[in-house]
Amino acid sequence: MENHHQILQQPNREFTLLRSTDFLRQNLNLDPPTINTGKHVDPSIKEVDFFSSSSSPPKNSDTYNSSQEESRDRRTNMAKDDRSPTLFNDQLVNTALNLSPGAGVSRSAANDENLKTLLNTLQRESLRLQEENCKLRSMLDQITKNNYQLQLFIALQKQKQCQKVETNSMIFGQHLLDPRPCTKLDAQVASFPDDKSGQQGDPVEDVLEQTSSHSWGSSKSPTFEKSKPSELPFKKTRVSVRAKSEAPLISDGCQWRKYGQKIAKGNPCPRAYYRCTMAVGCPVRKQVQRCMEDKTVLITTYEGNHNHPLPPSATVMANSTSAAAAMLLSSSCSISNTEALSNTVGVFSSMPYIPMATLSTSAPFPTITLDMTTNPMQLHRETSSALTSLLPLHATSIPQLLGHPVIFPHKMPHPLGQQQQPLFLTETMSAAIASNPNFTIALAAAISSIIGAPIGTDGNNNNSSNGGSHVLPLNGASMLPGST
DNA sequence: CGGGTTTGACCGGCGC
DNA sequence: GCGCCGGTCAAACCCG
Repeated sequence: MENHHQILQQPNREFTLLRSTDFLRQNLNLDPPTINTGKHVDPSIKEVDFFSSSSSPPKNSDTYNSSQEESRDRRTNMAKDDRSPTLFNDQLVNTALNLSPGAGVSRSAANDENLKTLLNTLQRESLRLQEENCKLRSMLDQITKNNYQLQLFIALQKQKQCQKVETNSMIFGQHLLDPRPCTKLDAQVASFPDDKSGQQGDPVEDVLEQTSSHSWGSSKSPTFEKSKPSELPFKKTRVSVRAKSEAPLISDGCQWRKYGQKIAKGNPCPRAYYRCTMAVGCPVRKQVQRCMEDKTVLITTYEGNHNHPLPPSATVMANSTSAAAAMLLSSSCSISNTEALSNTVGVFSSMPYIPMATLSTSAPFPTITLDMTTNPMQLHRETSSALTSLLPLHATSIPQLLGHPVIFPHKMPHPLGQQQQPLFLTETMSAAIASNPNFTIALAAAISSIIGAPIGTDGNNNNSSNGGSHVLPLNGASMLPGST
């Protein structure tokens, strides 16, 4: 990005081009990772140099003029937003009127008149630049949206490829997945290029909606089989939360009715089965069981998505589990594929507030597990700052969210048997998630970065305690190219 | 009395 | 085919 630091010199004028990141932040008031649209922006968008693209401002398609516009725009906003008189005064000093105090020229009345005229001109210019600034903001919004859509498109293409592979497997009598939702996804992929201009909703959220309008679908539960065939899930996925809690349940904002209890093999602690009762026919269920090794750890496994409006306190948790499930689906289709794995790691690398995430594609259902029970490692300073802006947690809870490795097993048998590694979430974390919608936004954005986060394969991917698991530092915001 | 919980029975999948 | 196991059902029970 050396070219972003180039200095253009002209007679009486000096232009210093900021790095595009600085430019965006200063002119658009971007407090990363959010922008004025309220949606999370992938860190990879930092280097948006749309001035050199074909989508430059319509008035100035010329690169040089664009640079001028950028420089003037920056100066104006620097003076306005940062209230830093330096640049603006410099400009005044270096105008063509030769008002430099070093010239030793006394200010005559004529010069005062010229100065007033100049100020008026500058004021008008400032207004014009403000308008242009607004246009640029709109452009950035559009670019951000396009970036989302592009990433979604790539993700869906990968999903499509996965489905093709699985279809081939089906031909050879191997594992078969329900192809119906794939058709729906394909349809969206096909319609995507034509849909980009008029699309109103967030594409990531659209995907989450698709991946979440389903679940549990037990053949024995006709009540929960009322969804149309086109809305059936392409995979059953589960999202688990493992939290240290003495309470029998973690509060997630939903109303649950217990419908059964079992003593699962290998764990003397009973497993309770709950069903969402906030709406008739809501397919969401959860299992709650204490960990055998540590009975203070409560394992809550969610499956399905709500078919009814949720209170704010429950929306985040529900959307988060849905997003995690969608992320699992988009990344686990070929979990043994190195590229897919890298992409998956990239997702979690952009989610510094999830201490440990475990993907398990083993039977019966693919499960994504978040481990929040382990002790925190030292906080990455910038990550901590970003997290603080996202999650207004209690100070004591923040360290629990950071600095943990990510483990991605290809096949990770549970030490107790066929059970899968549970998801982990501290009670504090679950409460924080339930109380802060930014988590959902950030998670959705992280999903959108599945493709956009090229990860260098860590050479030390083997976790001794997890066999073929892939372990990467989750504090991985610092691992992502372009992030600091 | 209504809603939630408990608990034994039942069902289907899966491995042997 | 049989048994094991996870998941669900539903009657009985409990509680406010």
